[in-house]
Formats: sequence, structure tokens, C-alpha cells
Amino acid sequence: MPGMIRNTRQRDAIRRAFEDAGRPLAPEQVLAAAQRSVRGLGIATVYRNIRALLEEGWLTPVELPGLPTRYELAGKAHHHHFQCRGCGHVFELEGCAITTHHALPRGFEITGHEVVLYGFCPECSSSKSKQAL
Amino acid sequence: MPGMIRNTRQRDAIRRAFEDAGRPLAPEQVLAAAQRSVRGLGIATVYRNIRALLEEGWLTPVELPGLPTRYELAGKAHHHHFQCRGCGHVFELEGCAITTHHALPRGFEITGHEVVLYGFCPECSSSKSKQAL
DNA sequence: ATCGTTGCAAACTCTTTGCAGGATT
DNA sequence: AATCCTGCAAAGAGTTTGCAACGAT
Repeated sequence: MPGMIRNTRQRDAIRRAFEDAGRPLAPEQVLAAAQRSVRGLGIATVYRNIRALLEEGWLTPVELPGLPTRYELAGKAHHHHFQCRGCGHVFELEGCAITTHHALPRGFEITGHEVVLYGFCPECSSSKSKQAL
Repeated sequence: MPGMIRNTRQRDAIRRAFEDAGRPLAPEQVLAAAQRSVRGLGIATVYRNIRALLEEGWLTPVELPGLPTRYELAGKAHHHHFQCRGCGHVFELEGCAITTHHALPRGFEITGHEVVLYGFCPECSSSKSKQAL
């Protein structure tokens, strides 16, 4: 059976990193998480496996303004994201409350949209007073 | 008079690039535009001047998912952006029609948002049938 | 004549690729 | 055993910085 994908400790650890996180992760975050199971794991392997998991349809890219691309489990319903200004973590939000009617100049045709909300996650919200942002 | 900012052909050309474009520009686009007035202009100079114009408050960054940061004239009212899937250009949209109430999990505090619309600009919309996208 | 500014090249960061050794089937 | 996968190091893209020469004041 040629061309078959093999299961390696590295790939398992990378998959588990996404499953356990439950939120979009950037390559460096995946590395940090997966290195807890597989010491010596290289960043190149993380990038290669992310790419493989994208092609396989197991991951989708989450691109946020000004941030390195993150990735999350694929197959979810249309949704958007939230970034905490405290810890920087990105969370998934359910649903979509955009009314697609901006003041759109004539001749423009809309095919899609992206929404990102910013603020503080529960954890940072409660500890905000103690921090110097 | 120490610490005074000087006017150079390069800086003028870079400022003019933004004024003439009327839409957010990425460093490479600024370089291309400004080189029409100043041949030999280097990309480092573009980056340095963009940074200076940011600190001066003349420019604001426009960060879009998955794209190099663009910059536009500062001081405009709250607005969002549109990227054309045909030519890739980014346009400014007036107004903001987001209802800030997504299905937000408990404990999250919203302080801001970003909206990007995608589609086709008038030019690309009319020539779409001729292209193989 | 100062000293801010420029262009070039080197440094950096993030991501991708080449290659020899190692691991899975 | 075959060959996919990994780690390391080198190579690319985009951005920043060091430095000597240039040029605005």
C-alpha cells in the first residue's frame, strides 16, 4: 500500500494539541504543547504536519489581523473569533450577528466576510485591575 | 533647532503615494508608486518613513487577515475594509453595520471589533466572466 | 558644517525545503 | 525492507538595523 500516511508520536502529539486546546493555535503554541509529549520535536515537523492536516481537511486556517495564522479543527459551522487583549489567546465564538449591509459603494459585490471581536477573556477580565497594560 | 524632521524627495513621494491612492497600501505598493517619482528609492526607506508617519500620527495601520499590513491616512471615522478577490486591492468602506452582540460566552468583555468584507470591486466584477479564477 | 536621511547589505523573524538518519508499516 | 517521517541546517519572503555617504537646513 503505497502513499500511506503513518502514525507517528509527533503527529499524534500535534493532533492532540489541537484537540486539547479547543481554540485556534499558532504553530509556536502547537510546538510548545506537543513538546510536552515529544521532547526534541522540531518546529519544521509542526509546520509539515499542520500542512498535512490542512490538506487532509482536518484543520482550517484562522487568519486574524496582524497575527500569525492560527489553525483549528475543521468542519465547524460558520463562526468568528475573539482575541483577548490580555493573554492574546484566540477563542471561537458561536454564531454570526453581522448584517451584511455596510454602506457599500455602487458596483461592489460581496461574497464573504470576516469578523473579529476584541476584549478580555473571563480570566483576564477578573485580573485586569492587577495588571499594568 | 535640533531634532527637526527634514523634507526629502523620498518622503514627499511616499506621502503622495498614499494621498493619490486613496486606499490602504502595503509597503511594496508604496515602493512601486513612489519609485515613479524617485528612481532608486529603496524599500528600507519606505519602511522607515511609514514608521515615522505612523509615529507622527499621519498614517494608521490596516491589518487584514492573512495579508501584509497596509497603511492609510489617519484621522478617519470608524470604518472597515473590503478586499477584492479579483485584483486584491483593499478599499475603505464608510460606516459600520455590526451589531456587537454575537453569541458571547459568559465572562467575555468586548472592547472592539474588526470587520472585513470580501468580494469583487466594480472593475473586477465586470471583467469576471473573462477570467479564470 | 550639522546631523537627519538614504541606499546597500547584513541581521532577524517566520515559514519552507534539502538531506541523511530514523521510525512505522 | 521499503519508504514515509523527523531533526537539523540552509534557504526564502518580509521587515528591521548598521553604516558610510548624501543632502537639507
